[in-house]
Amino acid sequence: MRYWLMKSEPGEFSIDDLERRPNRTEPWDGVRNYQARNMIRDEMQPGDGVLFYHSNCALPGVVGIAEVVRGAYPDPTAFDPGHRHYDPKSRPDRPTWFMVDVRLVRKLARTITLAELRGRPELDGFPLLRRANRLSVMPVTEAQWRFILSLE
DNA sequence: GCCAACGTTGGC
DNA sequence: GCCAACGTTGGC
Repeated sequence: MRYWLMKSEPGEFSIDDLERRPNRTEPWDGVRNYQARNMIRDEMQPGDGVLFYHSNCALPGVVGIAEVVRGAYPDPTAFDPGHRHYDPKSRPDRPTWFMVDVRLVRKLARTITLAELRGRPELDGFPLLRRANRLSVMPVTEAQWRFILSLE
């Protein structure tokens, strides 16, 4: 089992939105970055842990714990010409983009902010803290996972 | 294959 | 709203 961090803009889809979904579960569609796609398609497995992160907002940080409940399958929004994430190079017989389903485990008692994660030696090399990191999905080591959650 | 232009991300 | 960084696109 592995650990991941997944970003979402709370104005688009927040931890509270996830909590309100049936089964507190949501298909993680719309990823259109190859590096993130490869992790989703090739590495994410049901049971993997997910840190749910709010980005591009007033208080960026980790706000909840989720888990992967369904492994990679084609992202149907890529096939829909009317959809904002439509991509004509992805076709049902040869999909380019994939997604997993993610279920909320629990919200954190408070936001563990990006600001407080910065500068921690325990998180040296963590992709989130690298300059201008734009990956919306990234791996988290078990030690990083434990450390981040210990701050709660 | 190069690389400039452009669009997007995301912290601040 | 600003802007740095980065990925993608497309002309050549």
